[in-house]
Amino acid sequence: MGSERRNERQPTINDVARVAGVSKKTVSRVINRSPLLKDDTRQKVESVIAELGYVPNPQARALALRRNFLLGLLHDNPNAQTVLNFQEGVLDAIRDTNFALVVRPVNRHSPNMLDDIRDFLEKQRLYGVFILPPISENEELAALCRELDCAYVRMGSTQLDSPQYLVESNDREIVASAIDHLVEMGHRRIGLIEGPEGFRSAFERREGFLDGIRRHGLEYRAEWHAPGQYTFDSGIEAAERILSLSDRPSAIFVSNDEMAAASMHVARNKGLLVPDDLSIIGFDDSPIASHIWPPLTTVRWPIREMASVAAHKLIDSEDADQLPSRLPSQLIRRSSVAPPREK
Amino acid sequence: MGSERRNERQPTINDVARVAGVSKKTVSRVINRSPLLKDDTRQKVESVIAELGYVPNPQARALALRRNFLLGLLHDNPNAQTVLNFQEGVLDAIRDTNFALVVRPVNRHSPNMLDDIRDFLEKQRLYGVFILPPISENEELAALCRELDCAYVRMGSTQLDSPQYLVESNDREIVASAIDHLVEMGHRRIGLIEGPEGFRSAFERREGFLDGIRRHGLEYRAEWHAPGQYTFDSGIEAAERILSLSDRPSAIFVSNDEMAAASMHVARNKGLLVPDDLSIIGFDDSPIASHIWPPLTTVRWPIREMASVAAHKLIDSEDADQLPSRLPSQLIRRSSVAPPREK
DNA sequence: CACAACTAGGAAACCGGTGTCATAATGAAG
DNA sequence: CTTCATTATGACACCGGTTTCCTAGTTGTG
Repeated sequence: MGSERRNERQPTINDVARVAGVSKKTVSRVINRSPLLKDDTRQKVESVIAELGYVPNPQARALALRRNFLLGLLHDNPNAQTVLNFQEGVLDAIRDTNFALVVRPVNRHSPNMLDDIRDFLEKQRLYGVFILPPISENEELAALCRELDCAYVRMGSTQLDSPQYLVESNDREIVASAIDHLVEMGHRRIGLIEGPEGFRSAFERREGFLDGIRRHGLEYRAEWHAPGQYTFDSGIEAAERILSLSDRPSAIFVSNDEMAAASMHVARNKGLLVPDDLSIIGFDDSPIASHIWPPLTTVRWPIREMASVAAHKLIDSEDADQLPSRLPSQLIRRSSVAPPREK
Repeated sequence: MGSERRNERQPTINDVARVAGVSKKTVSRVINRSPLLKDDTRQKVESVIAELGYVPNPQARALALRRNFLLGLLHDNPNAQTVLNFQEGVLDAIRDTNFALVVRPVNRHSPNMLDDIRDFLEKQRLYGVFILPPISENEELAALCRELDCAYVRMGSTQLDSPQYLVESNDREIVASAIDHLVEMGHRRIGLIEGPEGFRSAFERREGFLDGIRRHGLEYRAEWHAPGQYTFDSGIEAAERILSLSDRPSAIFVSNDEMAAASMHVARNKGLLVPDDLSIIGFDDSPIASHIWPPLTTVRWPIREMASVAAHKLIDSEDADQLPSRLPSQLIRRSSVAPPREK
């Protein structure tokens, strides 16, 4: 044990072939599980492989096969926990394969984001890439991937592309059912803090909210509907606007957890008790949701599972269309929702 | 524009050589900026490269050079934001190089973590790896890297290895100066919530605390010192213990922000006002620190800069010893510290 | 027993770069 | 105008795998 192999050359396929007394093509057949090999040949080669500790050189394979085994992750950090969970989901899927995951944070506000990505894809010649929201909504980026013959999967909250290239969540439906939950608890006066314009997820969540209140015949009130930017600060502002009204809602759906946490602060500062005076539902199940008081009822995106499915779509692309494209989110019930107080 | 290059073969060095009317070795010299080339030859080749949109194949280069351009990140997710900031710091350093960053989350509680990592390193033949705390403290892991001839840099809070292989922060000193800050505000009764046993960072932060109270001649009280696990829940428990005392401290240093946020909840539940009745200082400057109320005074690890330095240590290893190994953290003063109330 | 049909394994070219070494072109010196 | 030193370029092998194609060996059939 220890550093026995230090400074020794890694054994190559030629070494294995020589020791086993076969040609290197035969060794290659063993590695690639070719069926037309006699069992004793296979076993002999396998034992030599084990003895020498031979591991195929991935770069040589990549060269010969004209494709490598690198998957890329393009993202613009909407939420650190989400990105990291995504990475772990991909790793779940590629563990025990030869694939590896290369990360590439980008800046969607930079004018040369596309050039940066082009440069990255050309230099690395990736097998395929995952594109996380919000940049998954960028059509020019998808076009770039197609141009460079780089497989891709877009993660999103709604149909952006054909199912083969997409893994999405059901934001609209789950938000509508979050509204159902509020109505079941007795709420009929429900407000909305929305995500930033231009974000598909913000749009879907708003539509889900509207679906929800429509199907229960609730009143839509423009003054209970405030825009936000998915940031804590924008949440403060939006909540201030809604909760300062004398005629305020008894519950609000907030389009992400950061803004929901901000809303709780505003409520507390105004002397409102959550959930007694105000029920709040967030979205994302980010760590903050369980670290604030009261713990936030929120929607959990099955990000890790989505990542695994996305990885399979890239790797086993022949049966990509048989994999699901839409994974269900889940309402996590904690303590920020209660029946409204009697008036 | 558009998908012009779709389905066309990527041009190779041979194509460039043929079109430019030179040998492929000459093209190779142009790419590698060899000094012994006539200017007009270089320009001619460069114009052909631009015209054809030639980009060298990284796998072929890797094979010929017997080394690739992949850096790996081994981590066990102590904090999503930290990991992501680290990734961005590395990207800052490798932008405009041919390097890419491969991520590998691992599980330090798994009995086969080392085997997993061995498998990963052998399969990918990385140029080098970054090891994040807490697994950067694992000596077997460092030994494994040496055995496999894989360069590495360990990130940490104290001397784990020779400077060439290390980038560290000054946890001990900065915590001591955080105590200075409390003392300047008038506190003399200061408690400690500690990190988990076995974590080097927890040890360093505790020592910094002790240094701090010693140099101001403050009383050390075992009952004001509670163990934690760096988790929110363990922070609740630890804070309960300290804040239930009738003779409790007027300030506490908490070894990370999650536990500091938990301490705030406990304080609030006990009717203690932060910072008036209790001052709190955290550590990490994680997002939660600015999203709780009052915003938390905490210590910011220069993680992004540390990542960049670490990347340079791996890539430009010849002058690795000239790069700094220790980067200073910074006390971020927000609103969770105030002078103690008069008694 | 001769001849196909099929099977297992090998030889050589190839993937797209880089290293080594030889050689052609250039310039300086005699 | 040779001759030698110096510089710029090319030919060819090589990195470590895979693919193509071919041969030798085995089995089945008339």
